[in-house]
Order: sequence, then C-alpha cells, then structure tokens
Amino acid sequence: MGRNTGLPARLARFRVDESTPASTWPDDTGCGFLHVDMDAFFAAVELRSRPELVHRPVAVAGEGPRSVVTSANYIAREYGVRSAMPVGAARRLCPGLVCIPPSRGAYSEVSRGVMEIFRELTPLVEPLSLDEAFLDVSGALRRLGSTPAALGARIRARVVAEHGITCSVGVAPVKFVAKLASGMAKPDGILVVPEADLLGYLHPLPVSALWGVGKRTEEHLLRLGMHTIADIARTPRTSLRRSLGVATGDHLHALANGRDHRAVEPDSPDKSISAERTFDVDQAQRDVLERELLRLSERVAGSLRSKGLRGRTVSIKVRYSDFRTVTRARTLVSATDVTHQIHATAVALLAELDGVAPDTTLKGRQGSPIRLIGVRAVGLGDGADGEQLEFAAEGPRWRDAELAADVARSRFGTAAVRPASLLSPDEG
DNA sequence: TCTGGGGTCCTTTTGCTC
DNA sequence: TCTGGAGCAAAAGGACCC
Repeated sequence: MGRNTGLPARLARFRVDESTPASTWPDDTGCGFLHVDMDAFFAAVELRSRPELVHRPVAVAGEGPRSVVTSANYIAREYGVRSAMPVGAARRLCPGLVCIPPSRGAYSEVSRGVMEIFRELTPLVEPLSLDEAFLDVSGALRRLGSTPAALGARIRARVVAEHGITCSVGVAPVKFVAKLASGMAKPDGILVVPEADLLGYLHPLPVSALWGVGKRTEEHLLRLGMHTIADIARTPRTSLRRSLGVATGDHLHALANGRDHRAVEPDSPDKSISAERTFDVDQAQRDVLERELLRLSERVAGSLRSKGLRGRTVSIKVRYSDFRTVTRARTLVSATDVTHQIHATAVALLAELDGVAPDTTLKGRQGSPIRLIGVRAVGLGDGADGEQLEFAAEGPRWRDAELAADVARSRFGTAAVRPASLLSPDEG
C-alpha cells in the first residue's frame, strides 16, 4: 500500500490494516476518542483540481517575498520542506517545488463537508482547525453497531470517496493519545492504542511528542535530564511544578502518566478575533500604518458582526524589523463591533507606542520601521451587557452604516463598499 | 532558513481598592 | 495620615498549536 513509512517497528502492531478482517485488528475496547486529521490538507485540496501535479513536489504558499509554506505534499516533505518554512528556503531544498497560492474559501468548504460526515456519526465533534477534529464516539457505538476502529475506517472511506482527499485517524482511550496516534498513522492510515497498552505506547516516546511541549519546553526538559515521556512520568509532580510552573507541571505529569480527563467539547466559544499583516517591505510612515490598521480593524469588526459578537478589549501587535514584538491593549467602557471605534482605539495605542499624543498630526510622521502590524478584539461576548456608553452619541450611527455595508458586500462582493481612505487614488 | 496568520493558554507584572 | 498587604483585573509577554 506504500504506507507505514517511518513508523517504528514496535508500533507497527497498533496500525489497523483495513484489508484484513476486523477480528485481526488491535483491541479497541474502551477507546472512545477518535482524532481525525487530513493529510497535507491544503495541498491535497489543491491537487484535486491539478491532477497533473500529483507526482511532483507541491507546496501551498503565498506569493510575497516574506511568504512561508502553509502546506506541503509528501513528495515535497521528502526533500525536507515543512510548513512554516520560508519559501526561499523551501526552494533551495527542493528546486523543482511547485508553489500554489492558497485558496482559503475552498479549504473552508471541504472542511465543512468533512465535519458534516463526522457529525452524522456523533454530535460530539470538536474541530481544532479546518483540517482536524476530535470525536467522542463512546455513546454512538451501540446505536451504530460498530467499534471505534471500524468507525475510523468508515470515516476514512467516506472522506476519500466524497472529497477526494485522504485522512488519518487515531483511536485511543484518552483524548491526547488519539491525537498522537493520528500523527503516527500518517499518511493515510489508522492507529489504535489499546487501553492495556497505553503506557507501553507512550513511555518510550520523546518528550517533544507530548501535545504542548514545543521547542522551549523540550530544551528545558532535556536540560533537566528528561528525554522520554517515561522520564517525565517518574519525576515527582512537585519537581515538575518547580521547574515548569504549576499549570504546566501538573499538566505534563498527568499526560505522561496517561491521564487526560478533558472531554470532547463541541461548542467552545471564540475567545478572540484578530487580523494581522506582514508588510513586503518594513514600514515607518505613520499614515501608511494607520491605513493598514483601518483595513485590519474592518476585518476584525466584520468578523465580529458576522458572528454576533462584540469585543471589550482592543489590542494591537507590532513587530519591528529586528523581530522584537510588542502588544498594547485598552479595555473599553463597553464592548464594540464597530470598525470606526476599533480603529480609533488601535491608532491611539500605536501613538502611545511612539510616545506621541493621540491627536498629534501624524501624516508623514516616521517611527521605527515595522514589519508586522495586527489588531485583535478580546473579551468577546454577545454585547448584551448594554449599549456603547463611550460611543453613545455617534456609535449607533457608525454601526448602522457598517451593517448596511455588510449587506452590500454580501450582495455585491467585498470590494463593493470600502472606507474612502482605503481607495487607491484612481478610484476616488 | 530568516522567520505567515489565526488562534489558545499560562505567567508575571502592575495598578487599583479596601 | 501613612503604610502594608490581600485580592482582583488588566496588561504584557511568551509558548504553543495548526
């Protein structure tokens, strides 16, 4: 089948071979958690419409000089191409790399379809991103007359038949192990971690395999002499707390011992909504930065309105040319979804960063060169906590105008209505 | 290699109030 | 009147994930 590449021999017995009778599969009794992950999702979606590229190294990446790879097919990965890698570096590793610009809408549409398949089996579906989700199937087994691994196989068959892309499935008695298992099942496979083998599976793995252990924490753990998950498991919890902090220490200690009491949570509300932009060339001109803040505020506010949310705190993020990143936040008297108010707050925060009074004339003013600027709304709610006092006089009018613009955009396209300051000179 | 964009969560610091 | 601490919320930074 061309699968099984890179799976350590000791784990081969956990892999399901769907061509053999289910009676020969690993024991999945008590494995209520499935984690389903699309294989090289964005690249796979693109390749559906570009079959001539299937046997070539392909990456989905933006076209700007500072773009990075968002997704690479498995042929490109053989050359060392990875997501988040700058496109220039990827091309050096793989000179024949075909780069395709991302088509966000297509990914969302496929994602919706795939999630629908999951929800037909169980209502307990927790999407983690466009291309992966946890499923709790423990309550659905009797109704469906199935086993967890068989459900995983069913999902895989439907996703490939209905959407033309492959996915991998992890099946386990606890949530985070299902996620680890799907990663090891890749590409195009299923891995079952039987309840009885949970610690046997987990303990020989490197500490970096734990979900939540990134580069920094890995370095930290290695310095402390912990190389495998077993090393963490036998370290006293108090020592882990001392070196990693209470929350992280407790968390890693529990995971390393195979304990994860988190349930699959289908409806977790949004905590923040943000938009940011990295400039092709660093910008120091204040009016350019303020115009970009307007564009970003529009996106954030539009997204808030489309979800029926308002944010109480507005924050900006600025990354300077030397990659130093700072954030500044301001909490409003009441929550907002109005572009005008978010932009005004963002501009005031930017002025503060430069030590300039908010009402200073900023046109043409130079600050330190900036490579990235972003706007975020946090403290989200439905806005039922009252009207916008701070904005009482003119807020409702701005909001009405923006709602009308939303309607126009939904009918005539996103370019139909834009603030005058965002029009290029020849459009004015 | 020269580092995107959208998120979540945690820790530490700071400022306010009692 | 001044000071110290507790408790809390906000702000800021950072690690991590896909």
